[in-house]
Amino acid sequence: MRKATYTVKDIAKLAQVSIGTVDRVIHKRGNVAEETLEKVNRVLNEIDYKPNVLARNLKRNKIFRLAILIPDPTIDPYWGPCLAGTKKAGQEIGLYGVELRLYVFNPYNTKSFTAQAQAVLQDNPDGALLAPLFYRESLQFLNDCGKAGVPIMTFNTSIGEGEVKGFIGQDLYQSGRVAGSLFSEVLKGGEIAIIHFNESYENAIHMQEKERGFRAFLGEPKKGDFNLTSHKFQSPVQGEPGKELRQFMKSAPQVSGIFVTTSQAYQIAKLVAETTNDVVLIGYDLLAENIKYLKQGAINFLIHQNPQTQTYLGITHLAEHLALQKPIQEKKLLPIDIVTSENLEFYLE
Amino acid sequence: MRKATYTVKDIAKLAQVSIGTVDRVIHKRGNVAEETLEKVNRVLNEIDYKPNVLARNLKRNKIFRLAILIPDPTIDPYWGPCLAGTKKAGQEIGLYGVELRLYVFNPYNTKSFTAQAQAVLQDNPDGALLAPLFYRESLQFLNDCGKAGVPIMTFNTSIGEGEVKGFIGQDLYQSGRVAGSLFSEVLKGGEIAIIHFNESYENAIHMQEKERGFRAFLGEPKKGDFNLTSHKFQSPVQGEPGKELRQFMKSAPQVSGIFVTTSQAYQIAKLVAETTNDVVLIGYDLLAENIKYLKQGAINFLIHQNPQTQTYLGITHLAEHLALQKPIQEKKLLPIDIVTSENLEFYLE
DNA sequence: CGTACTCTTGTGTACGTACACAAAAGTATA
DNA sequence: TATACTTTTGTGTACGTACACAAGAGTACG
Repeated sequence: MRKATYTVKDIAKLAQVSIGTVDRVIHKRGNVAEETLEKVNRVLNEIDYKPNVLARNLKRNKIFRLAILIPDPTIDPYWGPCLAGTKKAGQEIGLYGVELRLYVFNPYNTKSFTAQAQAVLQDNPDGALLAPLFYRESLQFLNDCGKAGVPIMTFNTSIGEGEVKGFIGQDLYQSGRVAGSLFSEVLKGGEIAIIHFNESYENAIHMQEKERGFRAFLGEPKKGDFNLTSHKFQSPVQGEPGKELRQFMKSAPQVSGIFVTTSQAYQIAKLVAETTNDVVLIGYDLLAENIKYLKQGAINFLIHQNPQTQTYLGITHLAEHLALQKPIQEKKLLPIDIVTSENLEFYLE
Repeated sequence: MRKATYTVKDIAKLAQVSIGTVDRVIHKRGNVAEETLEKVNRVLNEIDYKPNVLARNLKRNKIFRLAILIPDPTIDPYWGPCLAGTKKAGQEIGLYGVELRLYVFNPYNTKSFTAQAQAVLQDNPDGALLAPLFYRESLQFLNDCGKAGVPIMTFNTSIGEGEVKGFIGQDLYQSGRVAGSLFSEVLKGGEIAIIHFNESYENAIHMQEKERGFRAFLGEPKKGDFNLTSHKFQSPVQGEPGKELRQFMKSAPQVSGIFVTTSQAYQIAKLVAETTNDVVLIGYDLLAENIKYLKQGAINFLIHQNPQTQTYLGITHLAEHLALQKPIQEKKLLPIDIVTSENLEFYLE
């Protein structure tokens, strides 16, 4: 007669020992006679013992602190949704005694990152979630955390090495392919310009991977007769599109599609809207500016990288790892959501 | 000096009463002198008392049983992912002492539904999740549950009335608009056939709502010059597309787009693939058959209704309502995911 | 045979909540 | 003032786990 859930008490009774002994066996704390050990293990093998997480955590009664290290959303609005994700996760895991602390750094300033990373280590948290923008510095931080025994997860940007416990983000190569597939649906052929903004900025790998996927897809047979060109621009920190960009848009009337590999598609859209050009424009991320042009029709599709969910999942994963000692999933790839003006609202939330 | 979390013990000390009295106040169990009541309430208003859910549930130590009432996936494969969603949710909430029991009914047979609904009531669960295919019968069941005090949520199909506590699904009208927006991106104009399969089947409302959204979107100015026609077919239970359908596809070479409002787009795709027609085809749901044609290119886009997540969320919502007495969200609309061959893999799992 | 020691096992208590029950305080009646 | 009764308050215990500590069993040696 099997029960649904067994307790240490049940096991003790079955093995005819005390619950203290059972506990020692379960936690491998030694000091158990060979014979007794076997007796208990036999019972443990028979039944499927699952410790009651509620009781376990109640007993432990520890408050875990998680550090969230991300770029300042007031400097790069791409990171704005991370705050919402953090907040949502915070409410949820607060019940289980996990607290969050946010550390923001300037995404254009390496020093700012290292300073905040130092601050994190100083505060000695029980876990950390990191957006590893700067490769070298992030690697250093990961190793420091590893030494300090702080489990750490990364999101948004994958960093292949270091003491990372898990990654949450998107397959960038594949996301380039998705963009390609959209162009091949909408256009039969023609010139498509691939535009990178601020490639000197840390996330060059992002753009390269996307371009690689994009070109790979459209290079396949039967996807259309496309001519692909790549271009790099600096986005002005504020306001109007730069001169070079304006120049380019004027001098390239034959372009029938534009693929922007960053969240700055609105820069292009602004110019497109001015000239009533009917170029097909695909970009990334649900920034307010992008959304505006998506609704106007100047942007045809946006690909949603979902930083909010990335943050949310990263935090809850870490929290459950600490509180319920769930294993950390090594790699979690989020869907590459295709957004039009009509399904937009559901991704905003 | 404020603490992060207060316990009843803390409150008792602050109010200079025993924890038993605090408990009575918190749970409004009466038998507390006016004066004492005020003393405790004053403390409660000062601090933000959040009962420890772990301890609360540990004490309660009740196993909640949830009933899941869905159509038989072996009869309509659309419901297959619900099993995966159920399983995933089951693992998660099992830790909190919530058990699931599945009840499947024949989606083509009202009697089968009422029989299973009866079975659910017989088993007297602590909560229920329902796919309310049959309107009248579902309403009856909802009311029965209401009388029996069983909290119930619905998913997939919205049922505006009855004793429902919450709904999880998609905005069908809007999903029709999404399909419309995709056609307007890919085609400039021409004839688009809207095809309903098995409209006699219970989910006629689904199809009508989708068509309404679809027509509304494409009827707007500047969306293109489209000519929309509606058609109804029966899908054969097994195997080859029906004669009428074959007839239709032959006799309508001028059709440049087809919108299938159900999960049977593969029926059309099969015929399209035979004739190497280059009609634009958009349908619903990631059935194995649909996926096959999506990859081949015979289907251009699929709209993902995500029954797996619908089930998963419904169950976890109910479980958290029971175990952690979280309020049930009245209406949760999932994103209307646009799926191509390139982002497909991330929606599968 | 007693002492000192190790090895092994069992008991008690805490975590925070919820509730049963006992105890105390207050009120009414003889 | 004693008695019976109601109202109010406090204490004890359970949920299941984890760990400190006490107790018991066994061995070695003077």
